[in-house]
Amino acid sequence: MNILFDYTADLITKNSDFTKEQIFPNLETPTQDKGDVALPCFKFSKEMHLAPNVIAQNLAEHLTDENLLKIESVGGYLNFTFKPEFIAKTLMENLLINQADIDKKFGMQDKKVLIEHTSINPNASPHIGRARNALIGDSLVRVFKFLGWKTDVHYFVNDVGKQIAMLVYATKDKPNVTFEDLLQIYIDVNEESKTNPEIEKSVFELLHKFESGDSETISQFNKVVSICIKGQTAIFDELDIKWDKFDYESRYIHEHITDKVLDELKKSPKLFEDENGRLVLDQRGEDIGIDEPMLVVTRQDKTSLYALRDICYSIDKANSGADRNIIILGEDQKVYFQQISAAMRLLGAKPAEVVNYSFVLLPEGKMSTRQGRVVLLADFMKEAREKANAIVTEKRGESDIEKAQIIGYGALKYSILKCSPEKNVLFDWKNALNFNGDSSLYSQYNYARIQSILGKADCDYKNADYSLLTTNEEISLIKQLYNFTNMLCTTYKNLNPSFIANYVFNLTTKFSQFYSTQNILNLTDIELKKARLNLIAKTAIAIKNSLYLLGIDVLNQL
RNA sequence: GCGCCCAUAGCUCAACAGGAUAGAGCAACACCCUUCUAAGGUGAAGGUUGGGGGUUCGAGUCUCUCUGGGCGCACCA
Repeated sequence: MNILFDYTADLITKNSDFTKEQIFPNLETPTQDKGDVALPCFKFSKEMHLAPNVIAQNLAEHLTDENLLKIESVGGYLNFTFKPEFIAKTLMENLLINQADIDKKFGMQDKKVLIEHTSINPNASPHIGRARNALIGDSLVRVFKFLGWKTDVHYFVNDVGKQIAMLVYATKDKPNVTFEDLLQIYIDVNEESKTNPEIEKSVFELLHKFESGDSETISQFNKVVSICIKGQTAIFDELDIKWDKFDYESRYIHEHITDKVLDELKKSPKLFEDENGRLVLDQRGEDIGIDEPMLVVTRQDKTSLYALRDICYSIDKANSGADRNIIILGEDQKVYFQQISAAMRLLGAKPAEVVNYSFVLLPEGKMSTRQGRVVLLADFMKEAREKANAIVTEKRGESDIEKAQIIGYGALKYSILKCSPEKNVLFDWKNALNFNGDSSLYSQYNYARIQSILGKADCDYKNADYSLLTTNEEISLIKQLYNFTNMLCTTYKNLNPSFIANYVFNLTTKFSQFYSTQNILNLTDIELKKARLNLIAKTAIAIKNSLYLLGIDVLNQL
């Protein structure tokens, strides 16, 4: 994968008794400026009965290569420094930064991935914690697409349940209710139901009628759910987050799929009826992080609970024919997901791969929709647009809504995606919309700088002599450019988009340092000018593609 | 109480599979625009990687334990 490692391993193998299998996995990139490739010799020490520094020293003395500038044995490490012209030429000629090239290289065009993400309760406007789910999911969709996979993005609509029934109850006398009204209505009816037990009773009546197929109730539910889904998807649509399919939970009841799966479960001795008449799956002995795992799948009257519907849905996804089946879930669902997975295995189905993410916390504590202590995604987006537009106005002298939107939403996505999913994110307005330094705007800005230079270029730089790129800044930039493929693979392997954000910031920093120390357009050396133009053109592609993977757009001009 | 995850500079985050002197950004300080976009760049400053033990030639990374935070622990979705 790493061409320099490959070259170094060959070099060592040719000049010593080591095999490539011994050398290659041990090679690493040295810290700071100790060289281009390093070989720690500690692991060979025991077997060879020699001190690591002796091994390194011996190797150093016997290695020669025309492309080698310097080889040093330092404290048990063997450090290789190659001639910069060799590094530049080798890496630039082997860059993989275009989707088309990557498609060809990895050959994953026949593969298909199913990704389920977001699947919020359709009861109100999403808050920024739920947005984390959508942003991670959408970024992973883009990563798979970029690698040539066919993607199938699903949203599980939980249209059966007490929250929806409560909204149906609370809006029955309000014919013109809008999506924006629903959050307050939901909070109010929750509050009211604490003191008025009649509400709870009516809500369960509604739910019962819905489940048993009463057509008027079904249409009432559909109306509320439809308002929610439309409202939610409109918000996500603005962030360019889309789904291929919305799967409705109620389908599993109304089409009696739950009954069929229940019949399958009944064949297992693990399913039993408890003293209250509910059907329960005994999951003791499964690797589930609680003492006595039991999964209750039906109510007393044998109608399905959510867990059973979820099992049905999960089986559908597992049987969809996708090569990989991925779901993004909040950390609160960890144990529950293990239970669903165990139930699936019992039925001979393969559980999804899960990406868990931790919650977004507010300075005053955790978010709670019911208590109204939330930062809504819609509000975050509005603030992002306005703050970005204020900056655009300040810099350019006039406001530009479209630009502000791209910049603002970029900052929003970047601030959430740059954190590793397993970590809690502390949200505060000051840090969340950062437009300086480690931010999306930093990369967008430098992208625009490059476009500006390329627009002024007066020569064809398609064919360039890369061996002319020998300054420290050029080599650093080239190395980071070459890392694009590695970053993509790491993200894919770990299902963690934060690697992309790290990468693009690093890449942009290298470019910025190059830009501020070296000239391009006013060079008299035409060949060097062409080489540098070619370098920055490729840098722009890598920045654009990295930002694309995060769901962030670029601008040719800021 | 039990289980899983997290703890790194004042704040927000990095550190590929255990490798060398733990890196950035923000904030604060000092510089750099008659040069391709200063929405930038440079410098200095900032750390006993939450505490303690263990494994290893080598630990922020693995392990044990304690502390603090997040999440969960059948009849919600």
